[in-house]
Amino acid sequence: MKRQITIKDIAIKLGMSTSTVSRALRDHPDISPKTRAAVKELAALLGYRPNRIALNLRSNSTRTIGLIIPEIEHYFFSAIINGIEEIAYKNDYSVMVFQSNESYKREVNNTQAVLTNRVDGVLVSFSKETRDFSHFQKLIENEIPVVFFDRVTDELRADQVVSDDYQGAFLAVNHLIEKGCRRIAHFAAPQHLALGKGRLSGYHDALLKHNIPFNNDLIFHADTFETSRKVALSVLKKAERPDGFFTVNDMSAIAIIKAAKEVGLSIPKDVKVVGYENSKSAALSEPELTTIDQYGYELGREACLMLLKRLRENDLPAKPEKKVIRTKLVVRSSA
Amino acid sequence: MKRQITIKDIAIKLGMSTSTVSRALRDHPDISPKTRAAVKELAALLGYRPNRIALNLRSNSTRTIGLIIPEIEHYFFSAIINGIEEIAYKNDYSVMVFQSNESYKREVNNTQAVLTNRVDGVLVSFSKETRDFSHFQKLIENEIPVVFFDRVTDELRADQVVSDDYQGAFLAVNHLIEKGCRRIAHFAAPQHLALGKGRLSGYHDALLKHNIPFNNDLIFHADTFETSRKVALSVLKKAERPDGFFTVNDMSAIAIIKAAKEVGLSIPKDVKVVGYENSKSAALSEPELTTIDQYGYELGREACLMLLKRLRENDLPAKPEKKVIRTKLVVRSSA
DNA sequence: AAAATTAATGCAAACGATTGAAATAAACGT
DNA sequence: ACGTTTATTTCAATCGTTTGCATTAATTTT
Repeated sequence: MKRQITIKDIAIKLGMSTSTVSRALRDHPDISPKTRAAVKELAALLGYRPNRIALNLRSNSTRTIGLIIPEIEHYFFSAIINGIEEIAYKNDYSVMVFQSNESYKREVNNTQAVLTNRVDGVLVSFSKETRDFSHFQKLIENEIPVVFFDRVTDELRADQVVSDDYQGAFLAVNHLIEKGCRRIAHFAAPQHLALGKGRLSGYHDALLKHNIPFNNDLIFHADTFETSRKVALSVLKKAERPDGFFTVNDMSAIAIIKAAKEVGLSIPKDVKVVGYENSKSAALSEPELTTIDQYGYELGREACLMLLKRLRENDLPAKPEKKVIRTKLVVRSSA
Repeated sequence: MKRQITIKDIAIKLGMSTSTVSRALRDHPDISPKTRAAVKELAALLGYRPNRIALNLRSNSTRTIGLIIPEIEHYFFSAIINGIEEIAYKNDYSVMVFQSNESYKREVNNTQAVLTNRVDGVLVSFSKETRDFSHFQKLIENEIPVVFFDRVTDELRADQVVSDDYQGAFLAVNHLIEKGCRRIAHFAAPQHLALGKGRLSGYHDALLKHNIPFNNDLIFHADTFETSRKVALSVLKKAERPDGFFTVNDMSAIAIIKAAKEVGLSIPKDVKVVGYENSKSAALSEPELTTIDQYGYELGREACLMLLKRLRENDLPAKPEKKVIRTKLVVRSSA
């Protein structure tokens, strides 16, 4: 980088001290209008811009927030990042992005990186592998505000922003039942994630409401396209096949639709499917997918707003806040 | 943030000067093994980590790269970010993300932000609105290495990493012709983007190779789902409708497939479609979309590698480099 | 034993900005 | 005319680290 203009350059050229220049630029009342004008003029002429690094060092803050996220290449997360960046931008913060790639080890590295980069606060959605949270605990011990979103834990004293998984699942399963389904399979997320538990519980309670017995044989662990396809193929071939599916994400749902077609079943006539996420793909599948909108963009915004609030208050949460983002049933043709 | 352990803390506790501590930590040969061990032990015990901001100030570098991108919420770009972050991570750089949201004004702001944050280098894919490049010129004048990717311009002396748009388009159109198409429409990107021109030219030359006359009436400007749907609906209703479509991205292609179905045409029998991008949605559409894989992940990696190379060499490109990433035809069922 | 060499450590400036306190200069009251 | 305000400006320390040079202590050479 080219040598940048400093306050000292201006001071020398104008034959005054750096303090005067500094004060003039920030409209300190002690400075006479004449010198203030002179300083500002020269500063503009030379294209002076304050050195943020020096400011960072002095203020011990970077106006930067760290974002630790499993993978960007996933519609839901990219929608969240979009929301986060939006709020950060409006508040003159910058966002540093770190991907864990669903790897615990890498996530631990990410927390180190976030520490060495001295970010002011951190937004985290942890990896599927993560069971131990001491690396995040270390952030908290360093009094760096941390807000967890989507993938959260109660083991740490930290704010949370989550989608209303219970409500979303309830809406989805209730819809399937109202459309006539009685044997509803659930393709579930890992149960160590709160969202996995929440959705299962929403599924459970929707059945309960309609007096349909809960059957554990209808719960499958499948949260990727490939495994969902395989599981669906085997399940759909059985005599007692489900007449409805509620999945953890849209990819799984679309995999089921594909599998159903493959074995000659018609959707939504023979089998009904409700996904989760409302990704771009949901509107493109054939038939178009009924799904739960998670408002990823809004979730990102709220998470960032909560973090900024903590940064402003400059306190660690005595009692952590938990914000729940509504969900919405988007009815299309698959159920 | 909690007050962090500094070199001074260690120095005082050990009754020595900060210089000695600093040198001990960096294994300077002048330091005796005994004091070195003592320093390192205490540093580890106290959990000392060097203050990156202070280092930044001294070295005048931040080990951070700025990324200016139209929108994250788009498969191609998120794949690119993934590749960029991967390389940055491996080389101990951090990535700051700035979205332009396809807005010229915001993009100008992004370049300011990148400047005040004193990033070491910048990766840019500019917005559709951008016709004037003086904001990027300012970066270059400040001798900040800039690498453009995907959306590039020859107006600036800067490195470029692009997808082989000509080849991709040629492959796509050639495929359509070999499958029997003779009236091939092209849903094109804005022609002020180099990628728009490149693809049009690939389209043109593929026709030429098979002695099919170029017909300007078959070129449409449509690069979103909605406009593509509308254009396709009107075009497909005409008597002289195209028998093949080559689009600028997968969304447009899927819009055409939907429109074709709507007017009762069968794919690929009546109309064949080739998209561009190989997004996740491409594999999910019905029929599955034949498309051009752009290797977004690889493109991101290469762009980042090129930037890091410049940073290492610490020179501005006397002659800018241009790296072209191959493309691949992915044949599925739509053509 | 004095001089010269080597080893180990400390001093102080620097990176760019801010800021409390001190200093200077101008203006005022009596 | 002289002390007292008031207005402006400068000094110097600070943020945390690195590093050229000086310093001190220990060791070797003659």
